Amino acid sequence: MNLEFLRSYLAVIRSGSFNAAARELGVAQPTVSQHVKKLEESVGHTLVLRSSSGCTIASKTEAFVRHAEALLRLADLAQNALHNPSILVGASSNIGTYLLQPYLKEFRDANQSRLALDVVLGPNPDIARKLEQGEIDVATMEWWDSRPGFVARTFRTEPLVVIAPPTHPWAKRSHISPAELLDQPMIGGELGTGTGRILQDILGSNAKHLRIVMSLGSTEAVKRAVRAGHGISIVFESAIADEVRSGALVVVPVRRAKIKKDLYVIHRRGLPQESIIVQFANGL
Amino acid sequence: MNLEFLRSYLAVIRSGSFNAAARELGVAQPTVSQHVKKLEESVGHTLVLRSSSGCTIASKTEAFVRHAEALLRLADLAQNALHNPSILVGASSNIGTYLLQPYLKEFRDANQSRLALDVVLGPNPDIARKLEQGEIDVATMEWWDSRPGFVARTFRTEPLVVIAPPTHPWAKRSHISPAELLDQPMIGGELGTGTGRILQDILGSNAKHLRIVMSLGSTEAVKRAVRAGHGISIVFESAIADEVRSGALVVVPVRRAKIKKDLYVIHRRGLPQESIIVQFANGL
DNA sequence: ACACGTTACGGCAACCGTAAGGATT
DNA sequence: AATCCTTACGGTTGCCGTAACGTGT
Repeated sequence: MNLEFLRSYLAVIRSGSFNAAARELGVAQPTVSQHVKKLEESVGHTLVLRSSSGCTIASKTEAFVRHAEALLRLADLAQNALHNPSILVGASSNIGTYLLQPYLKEFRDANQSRLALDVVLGPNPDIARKLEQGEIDVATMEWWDSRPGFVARTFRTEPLVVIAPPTHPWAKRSHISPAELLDQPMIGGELGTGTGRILQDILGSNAKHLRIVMSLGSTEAVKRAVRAGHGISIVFESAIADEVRSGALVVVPVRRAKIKKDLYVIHRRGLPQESIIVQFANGL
Repeated sequence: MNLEFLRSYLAVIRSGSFNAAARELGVAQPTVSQHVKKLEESVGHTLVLRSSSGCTIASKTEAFVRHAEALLRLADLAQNALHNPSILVGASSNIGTYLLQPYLKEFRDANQSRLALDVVLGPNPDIARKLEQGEIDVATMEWWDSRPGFVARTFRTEPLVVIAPPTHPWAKRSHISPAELLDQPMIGGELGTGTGRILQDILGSNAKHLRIVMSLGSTEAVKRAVRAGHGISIVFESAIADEVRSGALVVVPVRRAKIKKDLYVIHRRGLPQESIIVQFANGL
């Protein structure tokens, strides 16, 4: 598939004429015919319905037009990407929302150059997929399964806390025992964040008796559910600083158990040390 | 820019070696050298840092790697698009959420063929941009500014209603006069939906005295804000059927004023009548 | 008859592979 | 010396433009 062919093809579709397309592109008209023909041969499908009074797209090839336009647009973007350097950071929603922001500001200030620094948030599995498919340059996540071709580093070990509404009986307790977690209805956070595994470390095989009464897509939603009295939950300590200060939520310490989660920063293997990506990852 | 060159380039980056890339692609090694060189010439930038012990990407070209991978992925998608026909429908959030769903089901049932029918929701201006740039095949929106190259049709005229919380003084009124709207704090919906223009039709130049106390991104958020007593609002009648039935919101009729909004379906000009897009648009 | 797209064909550039040439370890 | 990438070069292919050829209005 040749991008010039696509350009001719789209010009024909837009203008409705091989002739007009040729003028628009500044080539001879038979060249456009040839381009479209070659393109049709390469995809094995008729793309343009020829007619003396205006050419149209063939039925069921609507999606191809869309993709072709996206391809040319993306080719332009790729060119620009070299003149306006940018990196795309993927982050699990929790990390991106509560932990990454100060570092982003710091990193951007340190690289005072006009570096575009974009962040995409999403569920951990989505971020992992995006990294693997090259949609993002570097990822910060709550787990990593050491896939080949990538370098992962624990950049932080973040404490987790049990939260409850201030009206909860536990609010007056100085601490609880791990086993007591099994008695309470619990709100689960976003799936695939590895919190289940951490609870297994503390509770052993009893973990399967946890009563997860609902599972919500974001920590903000979890916090609201806990405040509404639906149950307790376990979240990043840094995610509930405001609510604890205002008294909307209380933290319940768990005896003899430091609940914490390792956070990973991951990028492709084989990047040079000077790479902005490596600098971003190492600076975390 | 040549897709084969990109393929060689990415193979070099992945494997860290021109030799390995050549083996992987089943071509001679100098060919890969040539590909990378040509690519670098075409973009005017060194892309690969050569070294006897593993090649790496050049600094500040991280974004180019990402784009290159996206390009090849998209080229594959374009191919598949011909074998698995699909159309992408863009819809303003309101329409997509409250009005489009029944028709989507109906249309999909009518075209029992395995047609992929995807919908992207978004603010009206975003949808318009996506349509213009060919990211979507057909759009349903709350306005249309008759841009050239597109066909628009009013597919529906949808009534709007004034909503208030059941505790509001208006809840007991049989109707209000248009001028009374100026006295009440009002919650604005998503920007760019054309509701402002409609209020101007009713209120004339007084519309500028409306007290829009907050503007929220979605009708769901607007409904919650009204229920919480932040003010009144104007929304699609069909968006609040549930809340009216349950008594969570009340509808306040406006005397001598039919508030309604024309809804448009838009697609590229020059599609054949048999096109699935045209069928979708005409069936609405 | 005219306008439009297709086919035919020749010149030229681009591409690929083989072989030889540096550079680094 | 071995490995790796680059350069050089010839054969082949592919691409573009001109010109001639169908076809539908």
